[in-house]
Formats: sequence, structure tokens, C-alpha cells
Amino acid sequence: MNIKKVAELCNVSVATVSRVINKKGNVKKETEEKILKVIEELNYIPNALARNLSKQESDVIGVVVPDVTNVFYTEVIKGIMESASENNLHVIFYNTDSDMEKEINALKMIKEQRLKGALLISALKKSNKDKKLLKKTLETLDMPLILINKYIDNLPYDGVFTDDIMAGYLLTEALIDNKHSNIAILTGAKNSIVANNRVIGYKNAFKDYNIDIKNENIIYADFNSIENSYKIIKKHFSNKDIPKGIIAGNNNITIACVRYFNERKIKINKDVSLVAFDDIEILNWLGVELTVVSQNPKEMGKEAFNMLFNRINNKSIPINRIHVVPELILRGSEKILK
Amino acid sequence: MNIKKVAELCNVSVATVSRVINKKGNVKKETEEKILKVIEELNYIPNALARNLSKQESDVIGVVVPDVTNVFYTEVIKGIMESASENNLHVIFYNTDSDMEKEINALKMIKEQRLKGALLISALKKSNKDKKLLKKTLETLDMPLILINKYIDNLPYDGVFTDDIMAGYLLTEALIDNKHSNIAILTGAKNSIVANNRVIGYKNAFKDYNIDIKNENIIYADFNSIENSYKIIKKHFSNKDIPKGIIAGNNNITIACVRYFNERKIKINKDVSLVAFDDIEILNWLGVELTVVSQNPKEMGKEAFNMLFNRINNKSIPINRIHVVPELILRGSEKILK
DNA sequence: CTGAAAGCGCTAACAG
DNA sequence: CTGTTAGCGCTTTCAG
Repeated sequence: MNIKKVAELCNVSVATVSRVINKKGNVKKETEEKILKVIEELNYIPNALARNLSKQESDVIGVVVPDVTNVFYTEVIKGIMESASENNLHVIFYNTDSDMEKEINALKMIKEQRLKGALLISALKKSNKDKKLLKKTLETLDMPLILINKYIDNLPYDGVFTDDIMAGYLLTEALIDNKHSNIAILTGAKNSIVANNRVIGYKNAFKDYNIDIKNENIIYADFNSIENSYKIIKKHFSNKDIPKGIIAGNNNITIACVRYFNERKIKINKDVSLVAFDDIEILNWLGVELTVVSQNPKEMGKEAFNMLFNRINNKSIPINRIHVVPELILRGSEKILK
Repeated sequence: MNIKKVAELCNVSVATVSRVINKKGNVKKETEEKILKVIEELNYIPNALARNLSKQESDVIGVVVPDVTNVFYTEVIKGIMESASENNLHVIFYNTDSDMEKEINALKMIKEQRLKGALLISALKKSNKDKKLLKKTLETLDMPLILINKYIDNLPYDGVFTDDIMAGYLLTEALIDNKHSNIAILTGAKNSIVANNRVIGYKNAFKDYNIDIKNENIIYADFNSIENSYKIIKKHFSNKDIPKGIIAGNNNITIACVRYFNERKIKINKDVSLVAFDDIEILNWLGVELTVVSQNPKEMGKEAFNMLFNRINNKSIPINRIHVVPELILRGSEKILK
């Protein structure tokens, strides 16, 4: 079934059928009604492939994500999907497992599919080699692209980012405000840009409040794995006094941390104050109500989609970078109760 | 940049270029090398739209899911994506929020895009109207389609399903084996097919063990919402003795239930035995180690993809329906310790 | 208001 | 081993 058959059955030309499908007007009421009726009867659905090829553009966007099972990304994804569907756009997802090779490959596939645009949550680490490769791929991509979460310098793309430095600062300050001075931060891997920015915020707060920083209090766990983070935390704190203030660097690390504290019978508000990046709904449901800094992932997704939409519709607008203001949600876990 | 330009630059015809792109052979080594070099230099990437239109088939499959933030589906999705990427297929996702209208719309869009096939996790409830509509949509879809999780009778589709009746039976039996006879099941909405099957398994076990079923022990909560389930549970159990045995009907209900027990200081293994459908990783990490029945969602995703792949490659193989055998994982929460 | 026809970029049958 | 050419199904310009 195709447009030609419909045209024949209606005794009109394909052009006319095309006009009514695309609501272009300039069609007599009667003919339009006749065509609509035949389309309905035949269950005819236009071929998007052909339309896209003809129009030289597709109605699909691509989204590249490190891990579709991580609740943070999951929320971003939901935001993107909602907005995309409101705008009749389809979404192809690529999961990279935080692997740069897969990420670059996904980008190439997006190019190959001639998608309308792309959203990228890069897994780029502090690696010059990967950075160069990514930049090169991005350059040849030649399509509207929005960066989410991971800022990459010297690249002319819009993006919506979290202000990790500020977030780190806020959490640290929340602890300092509660008389803490011995504060450990459990952040992501050493080569992770986000992990390092969070530490910078932490350090800035220490400087502003004239407190000395102890290097042993900066612990590099693993953003991508509860299990690995758990091992690192356990190893680091064995046979050691645990600092009274703890900052967990992301959702996975928080869970690892809560688990470790449970095991060692370390109580929040009594033995330790725990604050964290990312607001994990389940933890709240389970009564582990932590003071957190939240980045509103779903809103980030929607925001990123809007940026892409604007960029698609007007390639010449100036580059726009939004830094989402992290929201400090105080739930009491930053205190030690007497 | 297109195949014609590449051909011109190489002084060959488009056919030859096409041959080397698609590794069809029958090209002299030298010419092949020359073409490959030019492609590389020009960063030429073939237009998948055109290829697909020409070949009358696309390299994209569609996946329709009720909720991309639900950990169960998230695992299914990951399984699908892994397998798809291994087979160089792209995946468009549609989120339905368990809304049949959105589901049917997603199916129509899949048709419009002329995708290679589709995987459907339907949100169909016990509604004749919706069922008819879905069947009609599916009939006109005319492409390989695999059902996941939700069996729909009288429909000629392959599928991978959970054996919810058996799963319900296993959990109930685990409690009965531990001297429980007063057992409540917190299942999904009354019109949910899965919810009802789980209850059937529950009832079957009661019959087999000659125990009387109390209607008040079958509680219809909400598969799709922790919050709603929590409210229902709270309301139902207020001013009542809580049965010693509890079966939570899915991951969301389990969390609501654990929350409620925490609040009322009801202790598992002491006041109550709690067993559940779905294995939630986070709960285990947090030390809430429940006896569960698991359906291996990631494997289900991979299995479903394989089925789709087979169906795409051979439309005439007989219909294949896999019922994943639910795995009972005993972790001790089915007991009351003295 | 309508139709004819050129093209979108690629594949594949056919001819050589 | 290589080239010519007819589509794939649709949009869009141009002419009427």
C-alpha cells in the first residue's frame, strides 16, 4: 500500500494525496474528504522512510546514555521521552556502559541514520586521547547536538549541566554549618571530571571556612558500581576511625555507604552525619532520609530536549549553556543529635 | 556528500562504491582500496534512510514499554539493547505510562516508521474495549512482533512471559512450608491480568494444602505506584491485626510494604514473614534480604530480542511462546524465628 | 485547486 | 570485475 495506489483509487494525482496527508491546504473539500475516507478504509499509513528521504530530514532524535538502569539517567530519559512525544519526535537510545568506544560508535550510527539531532551524556574521562577522538567525531557529526551533564571545553555545543562545584560546596557547607570539620568525601574515579568538580567544591568550602583539608579524606570510589564502591569504602575505612561528616558522591556510592554503615552499626545522626549527591526516591521510602543536593534529572532531560528543539529550528542562535542550580534539600542527616 | 560524489572522485560508478560499502565482493583490490581511502578522507557515511527505502526494510526495531523508570523494565530494556547492538540494530523506545491510548499510538508510529519489528510490553488490563482496539491495531501492524510479559490470548504472536501463576504458587508455598496459614497477598489493581494470575497461584496453593482462603487477605494495591500502594496498605491494615505471612505483588508494592512495616515497627522474621515478587538489588544492598521470586528481566529482554530476530529472518516458523520459569530465591524472610 | 515530473541517496538486476 | 538504469515512496516545484 502506498500513496500511488491511494491516488489511483481516488482518481487524483499523488501530489493531491500528499497535500491532504500533510495538511497543506489548496485542496477542494470534496476531494479531501474522499481521499481521507479511502486512507481510513485502507488503513494506509505513509512511509516515513520515504518522506524523510525526500525531505532530507528525519523525525527521530538520538540519545546516548551511559547506563539505562541508573536511576539518575532513567529520570533524564523520562523527561526527554515526554517532551519528544509531545513534539511527535521519535527517540533512538544508545547505551554506552560508560565506554568511550561505544559512545563514539553510537555517534557514528546517529550520523548514519541521519537523525534530526542528538543528546549526549558523555562518559568522557580526563583522557586526552579520548577527548581528541570525541571531538573529531563530533565535528564530523554535523548535526544539532546538546550535551547533558558533562561539559566538554572548547566545543561549540549547547548543553545543560549540573554545577558540580557548587553542589559540592553546598553539601560541605551544610556539614560545616553543623560544626563538622572532619569531613570525608567519597567521590567517583580519579579520572572522572564530575568527580573532580565535586571535590573542588568541597575544597573551596574548606578554604572559605579556613579549615585544613586532609588528603586521606578524599576517597575515590566508583560512580558506576555499588559493589565496587562498597569494596573501596570498606577497604578504606577498615581499622580507621570514620570521620564524623561524610559526603557520598552519587547515588551508587550513597547506597554502598548506607550498606557499610548498616553493617558496622554506624548510626546517622549519632555516629556520623551523611549527606549525598542525588536524591534517591527509594531511600526516602525506606526511611533513610538524607540531606541531598538534587539536580532534578527529569527537568534536565526536558530542558535538554527544548534546547535541541530550538537548535534544530534555528541553527544560528548563539550557544546556550545552562547550569542547573543544585537544590540543597535539608532532611536532618547533616546533624549530630545529642 | 553522497555515494555519487564518492563515485565521481574515484572515477567509478555508484554501483561499485555500493559494492564495497556493502562488502559484496566482485571488486578489484585496487579499486576497493581507492574507494575505501576516499570514503575515509571524506568522512563519508552512507545515508541509512536511502538504503532502507531502497531495500524496503529498516535496521531499527521499536520497543514499547509502560515505564522506563521502573527497575524491572529497565533491566528488560538493558537486555534488549545489548542484544540489539550486537546485531547492529537500532532501538526506538516508546513510553506509555501504562496508558492504552499511548500504547496504541506508539504501535501506529512504529508502523509509520516501517521498523523491522517490535517488542511490546503491553499495559492491557481486563478491558474488552481496549483489547479489541489493541487487536485491531496489531492486525494492521503487519510486522514481526513479540509480546513480553503480558500474554494476550487468541493472538498469533511469539512471546516471552512470566509464569505468574506458578510464581504466586511458589511464594505462597514457601510461606505455607513455614507453618503459615494466615497469608495476605498484596497484588496489583483488580483489572490487571498479571495481578490476577499471581492471585490464582496463591489460591491454588491454598487449595492444594487444604487451607481456607479469606477474602480480606487478598488486597488490591497498585503495581505502578509506591505511593498509592502505600496508602492502600496503610488504609487496609489500620486497626487490624496484620497476617503473619505477607506476599508483596511487585517491586513497588514491596517497597511500600517495607516502608509501612518500618513505620509500625513490624519486624520481618519476628512479627511477620515477607516474601515478594521481583528481586530488587537495592533492597539487598540495604540489608532487607527478602525471599523472592525472580523472573530474570534482563534475560527476558535478550530472549525476546532473539525471538524477534528469528521471526524477522523466517516469518514462517511456528509460533513460539516461552514461559520463563520463575526462580524462587530463599533468603530466610519466609520464616518466623523464635 | 490539480497534475506531471524531477529528485532525495541508495540497491540490485541486468548487460557487458 | 564494472557500469547503466530502474526503482523504493514520498515531497515539491512548476505549469496550468
